[in-house]
Amino acid sequence: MKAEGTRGAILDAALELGSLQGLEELSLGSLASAVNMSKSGLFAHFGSKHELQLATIAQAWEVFEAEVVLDPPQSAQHGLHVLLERWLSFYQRKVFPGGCFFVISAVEFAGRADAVAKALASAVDRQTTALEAAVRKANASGELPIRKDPRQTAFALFSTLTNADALFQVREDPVVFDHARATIVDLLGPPGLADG
Amino acid sequence: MKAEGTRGAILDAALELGSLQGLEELSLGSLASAVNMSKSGLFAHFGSKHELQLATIAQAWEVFEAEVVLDPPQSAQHGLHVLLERWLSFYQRKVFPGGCFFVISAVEFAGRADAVAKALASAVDRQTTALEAAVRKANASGELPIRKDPRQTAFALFSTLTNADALFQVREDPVVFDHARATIVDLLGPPGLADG
DNA sequence: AAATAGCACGACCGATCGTGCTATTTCGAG
DNA sequence: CTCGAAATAGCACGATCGGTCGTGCTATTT
Repeated sequence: MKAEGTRGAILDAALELGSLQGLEELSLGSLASAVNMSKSGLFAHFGSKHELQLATIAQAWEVFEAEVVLDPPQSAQHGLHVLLERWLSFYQRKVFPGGCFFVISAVEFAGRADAVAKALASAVDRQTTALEAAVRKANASGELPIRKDPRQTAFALFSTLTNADALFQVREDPVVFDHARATIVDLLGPPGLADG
Repeated sequence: MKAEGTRGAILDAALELGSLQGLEELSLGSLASAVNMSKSGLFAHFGSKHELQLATIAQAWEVFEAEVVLDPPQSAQHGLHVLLERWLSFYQRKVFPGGCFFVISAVEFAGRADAVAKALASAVDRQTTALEAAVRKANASGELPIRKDPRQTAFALFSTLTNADALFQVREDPVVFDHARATIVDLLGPPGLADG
């Protein structure tokens, strides 16, 4: 899912550095030296830091979507559990080395009115909406032993996922993913009762 | 829980600005003008930004501890639920206007080795430990309808609490606290079964 | 071969950062 | 009323910030 070309290389590096330090702390200078370019040469690709941030968010979403959300063709039967497992794996593999780009940055930019804040809030919304849709589908497909309220359950699942990521960043101990998986079972019941 | 004296006033402002923008982005200049002081006059109180950050973290913990953790003398019977409710209220009242100081900053500083990162990680540990202890006590007191694994449950509760805070920051919609309360019931069962 | 267009470059701008060093002010004890 | 210590302000520093400028290389087009 690496992007090609100079601009793509810049965005890949921006993704890495931005997730580690936050979108605002990511400076043009440090990014330029990370891709072995001059600051001005890099800058010309975007025109403003604002635009660079927006492009980075868009790239981050593409990576996340491809790795987590986009349909794995198999297993409509366990769609929700597959989604959650891919999500946890995404965090555990540190695809964004500094952790979940969206929630951290969205909180960092919360309260501002600019386009960057809006883009981040929208990314968070897309994440929770994806969870909500998966819960709905799981309700319909019989994947869940009992029906669950989609909004409410999406909130609980999103909490579990993002907190696993955050604590993994802080503690560097993958045991948080075991806790997350146990919490998911607590919240949803064991998978596959409907078609065992 | 306001701290007194000039230094206390500085720390109160540091708490507010730091929670809004993050500990690193909090600059001496903006902080100085927020308390109507010169940058150097403020600086003399701490000697380095490092020390200011550490003092701010300590102050933040004192505020949090007094508002949430320290024993409310009543209701040993519902200790865990009271703790969770105070915790949510702490977030909803925006005592730290930019949201939970500790998790956000701890993730921001994750990976570094300095004392600030260590202090933040320790604050997060104290939070999860407080939850764990409350779960243990609830197990013993019969507050919970069924016994719960303390570590595992502390993780799930901490997820719920911090995610409510984060989404509240992003969405400005207090409905997230309803979701959080429902999730708590999901995780723990209804309160007060043991002594109803 | 000449003209053009896309990239990337180094130099530089004003602003702000954290941090020293030195005055000045403030204030309580004698 | 004075004196000395503590608190605060003034000022300057080197570094870095986002951003602009003119310039040179290297293709492609004409």
